[in-house]
Amino acid sequence: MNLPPLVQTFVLHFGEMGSRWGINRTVGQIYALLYLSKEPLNAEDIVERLGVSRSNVSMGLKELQAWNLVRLQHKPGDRRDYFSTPDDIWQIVRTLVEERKKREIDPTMTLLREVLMQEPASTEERHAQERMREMHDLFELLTGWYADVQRLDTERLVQLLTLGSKVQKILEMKDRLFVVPGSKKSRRDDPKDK
Amino acid sequence: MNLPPLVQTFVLHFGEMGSRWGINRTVGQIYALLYLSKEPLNAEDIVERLGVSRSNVSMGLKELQAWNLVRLQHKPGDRRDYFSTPDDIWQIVRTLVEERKKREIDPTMTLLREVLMQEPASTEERHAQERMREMHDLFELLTGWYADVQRLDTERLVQLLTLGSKVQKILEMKDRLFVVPGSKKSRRDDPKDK
DNA sequence: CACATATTTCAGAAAATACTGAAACTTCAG
DNA sequence: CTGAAGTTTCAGTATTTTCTGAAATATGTG
Repeated sequence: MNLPPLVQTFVLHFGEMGSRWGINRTVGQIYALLYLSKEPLNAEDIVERLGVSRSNVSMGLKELQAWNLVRLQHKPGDRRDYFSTPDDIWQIVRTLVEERKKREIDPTMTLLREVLMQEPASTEERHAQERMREMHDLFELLTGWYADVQRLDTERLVQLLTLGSKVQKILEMKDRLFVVPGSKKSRRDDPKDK
Repeated sequence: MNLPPLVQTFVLHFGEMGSRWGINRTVGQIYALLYLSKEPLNAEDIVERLGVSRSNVSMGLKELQAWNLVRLQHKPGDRRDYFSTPDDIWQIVRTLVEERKKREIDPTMTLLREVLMQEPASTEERHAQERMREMHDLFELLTGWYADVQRLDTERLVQLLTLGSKVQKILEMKDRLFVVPGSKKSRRDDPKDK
């Protein structure tokens, strides 16, 4: 591995972190490298800097492309593929969340919906279904929230996040100003709320 | 594997999902089983239902305990260990986020802080540091937001999530109502905002 | 304390995943 | 069409991870 110490530390860390995330070490390292690099890199650059095989880099880049995490581009008069990450880190976050949702939440939701359609054949199944419904509703709430804030432009999003729970204060203020008549309680409430 | 079909579907799915999450199949399956089960289960119950070895279950339970994801309890006159998941799914979410933060974000933040202290030895390192600072600031914003909303009780949290970006509307309204004089812009703004 | 029950540990087998080098394929310039 | 440059694929190997059975350890009970 042939990198400035500062960069190497980060690249190595990301490689290890990758494992906890279900992506392999090389993929993590490639991504970290591209993230830190000012200029787009071609496959050979990556091979040199990380000291892994050309084919491994090829596979890694393919995976990163499948995740939409890297951008492929060309330099005039050079037919090699160059790769980079978006300059805007918020774009990266958005892509990451989007892709993870697609791979992890969506299939789970499909399965939950299917299972929830079925007729429980026992008390045990009935209870299991109830638990699955809770999970389904939770995911729905969470993805709904995400779909919603995801549309905000970055500035407003940051504003919202910075505010955090202080929003709550404003909400209360609003409630006091405009008394909402009988805000409907449709969802059956879970009594246990520790 | 000896489970009602409906439960089996879910358990199997979670097992597979586990792989994408850096936890192994058995751990995923054990957790899914406990999540769906009305009654706490002991290790032998789990062995029977999942059809894996006793030692594998022991390891799996140990890992789930390390994650704080299962609760250990005892039945009177029975010295076996029984395991269950919290009834409140929001408690589960909180634990999950907490633990992932502890294992993934915190070590990364430590590393970022260390690296940001160092003196860059080249333009390349300078740029890399700049990128790391962006990541650092991003994580700080995100964890700050989380630390904040995490304190809300579940009802208010749900309220907030349900509202989503509509909060924005209320914020604008507030701004119009109470014109804040010279709202200080402490945080240095990133010019690129695509 | 001895015996039964319950749990954990651990070395090695089995399975899954990552990685490599060589070959195959693609694209483009001349 | 040919060959050079670039990229991907793939079969085999290496590495890592998961899983098991057997042994060790712990925790009661009579």
